Amino acid sequence: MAEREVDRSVSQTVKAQLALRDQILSGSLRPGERISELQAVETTGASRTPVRMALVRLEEEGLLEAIPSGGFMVKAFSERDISDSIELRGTLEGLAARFAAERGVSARELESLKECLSAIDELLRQVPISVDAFSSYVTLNARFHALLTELSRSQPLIRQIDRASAMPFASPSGFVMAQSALPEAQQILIIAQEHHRVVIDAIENREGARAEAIMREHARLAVRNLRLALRNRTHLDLLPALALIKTATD
Amino acid sequence: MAEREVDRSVSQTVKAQLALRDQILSGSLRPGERISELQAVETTGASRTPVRMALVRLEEEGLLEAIPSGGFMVKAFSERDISDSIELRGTLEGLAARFAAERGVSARELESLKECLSAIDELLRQVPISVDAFSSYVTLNARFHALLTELSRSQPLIRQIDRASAMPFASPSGFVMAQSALPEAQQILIIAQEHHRVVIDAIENREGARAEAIMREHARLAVRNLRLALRNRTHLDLLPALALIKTATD
DNA sequence: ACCCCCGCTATTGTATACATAACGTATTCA
DNA sequence: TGAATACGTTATGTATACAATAGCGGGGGT
Repeated sequence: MAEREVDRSVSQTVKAQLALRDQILSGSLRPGERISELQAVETTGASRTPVRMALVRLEEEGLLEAIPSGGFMVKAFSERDISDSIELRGTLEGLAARFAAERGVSARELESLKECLSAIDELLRQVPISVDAFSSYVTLNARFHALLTELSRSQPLIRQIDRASAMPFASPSGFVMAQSALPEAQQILIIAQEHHRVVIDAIENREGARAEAIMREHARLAVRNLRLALRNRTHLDLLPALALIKTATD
Repeated sequence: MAEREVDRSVSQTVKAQLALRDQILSGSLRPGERISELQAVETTGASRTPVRMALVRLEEEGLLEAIPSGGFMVKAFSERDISDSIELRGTLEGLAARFAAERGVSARELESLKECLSAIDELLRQVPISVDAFSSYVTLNARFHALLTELSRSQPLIRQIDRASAMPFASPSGFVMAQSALPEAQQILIIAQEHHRVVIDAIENREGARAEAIMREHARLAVRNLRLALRNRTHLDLLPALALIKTATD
């Protein structure tokens, strides 16, 4: 069986992890469904050992759940799970912003943040915002949040924020997509950008409490938008990850 | 080789994970040290596959770090890493307390909390507190925090708090040990108990912001005590996990 | 006809064999 | 004498073989 081409540049474990995560988030694997290792071996091209390592990682990541009798299943999330995850991330990012403000940031770092801000400003000048401008927005927004997180200079906090962002829709970029279909999209983006502006100001002036408060508010906005977006489900069929939200319960 | 006794009641993976975590926390494995899989196989009695799964889990847990060239090493923590982790947990528990207050708790649940409170009150009545009373305190305190976390009724939040508690010294019980040697131990315990009392009151009266604030203060107290305890390092030789704190850097 | 029990199959948990890459050492050349 | 290269050893990453269990289906008994 020489057909199995092995790409040595990236480990089989990582490859399997990416492939499986993609399958979960894209809805190929439905929530509650048991994941067959053998099937995963076929779809990912890796052998059982790396597949199992990937499964363990995805479980720790929160996308899978261990079945008592053995194996893993795709986790299902309630709407509240998602909104809690967003608020959770907001709380953590709030702490990050406070740390950044209290511990101070270099002029260089502040500049990166402001560049990011300006770039988004540039995008928002277009009314209405175009589709690929929106895709740029998603990238820039993610970059802004990542930068802010880094500025906390707290390794444990950065780790936790990364973990919180692994939750579907709880990542800075993951969910913004869903908002694009909303009629209020333009206003939402403008308000979010104002939050970004204020948090920079707060950090610059070393106002820790203010920086924290505004990041929390930022997350509350996202939670509100999630609710809005879920009411407009018709617009959202383009988002397969929505299938992860169990509609029957909660 | 029939000498290898296999206990089927608990998986080899879990056994290896527990054994390795114990080795790390007890200082048998020093920070920065590369973990040899073969050595781990010998000390844990499991074979390489479950050992590797355990290593992956411990990495996700934050106790290990992947080495780019392969394998894992024991992670070293700065004093700031630890204090950040405590504050991080405090922030998360603050959110949990707020959720509990906002979402409401049943009379039965409130009663459990109060029972826990009373039991600790009972212990604190002794002056000075005895050694095994202190050990009971550690248990009860952990129970209190676990209960409070549960009351948030937020699965994602509970998960994150668990993860944050995996950090050495950041667990409710893990670090209290270190405080016992401090001369101020008695006062600290009394103040901490007052925090517990207030958070219950806040939850009962559905004062979310107050419940959150007091849990954060609770963590700040712990951070202050960590500093105190680390200055009194002589008292702390009984705590091997201290070896995880890198003294050279930061 | 329905229920229970036994056996089979499929899937997971575990062990180990194999390949590859990294690190250390020794030898040689400048 | 020092440095660089080549070789060997050892470790990890991967694949697969083996074992045991859980779930399922069929057959038999009541």
